[in-house]
Amino acid sequence: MQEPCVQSQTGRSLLEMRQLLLDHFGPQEWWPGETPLEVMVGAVLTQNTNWTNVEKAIQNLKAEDLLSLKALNAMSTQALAEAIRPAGYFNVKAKRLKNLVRFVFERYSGSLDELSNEAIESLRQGLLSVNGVGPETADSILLYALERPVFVVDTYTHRILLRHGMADEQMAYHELQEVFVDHLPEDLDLFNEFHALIVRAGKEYCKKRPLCSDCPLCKWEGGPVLQ
DNA sequence: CACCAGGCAAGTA
DNA sequence: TACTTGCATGGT
Repeated sequence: MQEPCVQSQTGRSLLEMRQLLLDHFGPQEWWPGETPLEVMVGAVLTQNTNWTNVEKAIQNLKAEDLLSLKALNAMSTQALAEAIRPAGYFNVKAKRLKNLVRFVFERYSGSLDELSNEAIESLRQGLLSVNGVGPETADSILLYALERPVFVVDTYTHRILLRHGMADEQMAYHELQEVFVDHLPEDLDLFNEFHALIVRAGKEYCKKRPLCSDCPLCKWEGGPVLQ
């Protein structure tokens, strides 16, 4: 059995790490041509769920013309659950989506444009107050739907930092986030692309079971270290 | 067959 | 506070 992709730690930066991933995978162009609402819905549906399953659920919503704030707000939770069934946890996620849509109506008159005018910190607090929206979902919405420079942390992020000696097992979400925020320029496109590259690398190489034969980070002599 | 996937909230001690 | 469990489909 192969060792986990832990490498030595000599003098590389997060920016170099991102460049390496970019050279290897190319631009990821995550969530490019979709509407903000579609991104928000996707952010909830993808909680602990493979993206291909999420796409099926979103296609169902589109096919029935249900992918609008108005339609989502009007329909029953049960009907919504049925439509998003392929995404898994459909009863829970139907409630979460209804909570999120209700939040947009109650605070912003059902207008994402109005919501977009909100300052980033109060917006994040508001999103987190919605039952079913945790830190990753909130930050995914801020970054990918609302184009705010917020770094998104997920299980892959934690795992990759762990394997490269840049984090420990019990670090909380905001601590992992600080690792990036404290060592990178605050840049929307950088945060967008870097997170997408981390997920790509995680999916292909940095799984729960060690499997690192071709991992670009693990072939990276020295491994990353914060500077 | 087992295991995993771009989390989160609620329950338990 | 610090674990544990439920939620569920679909792909490998």
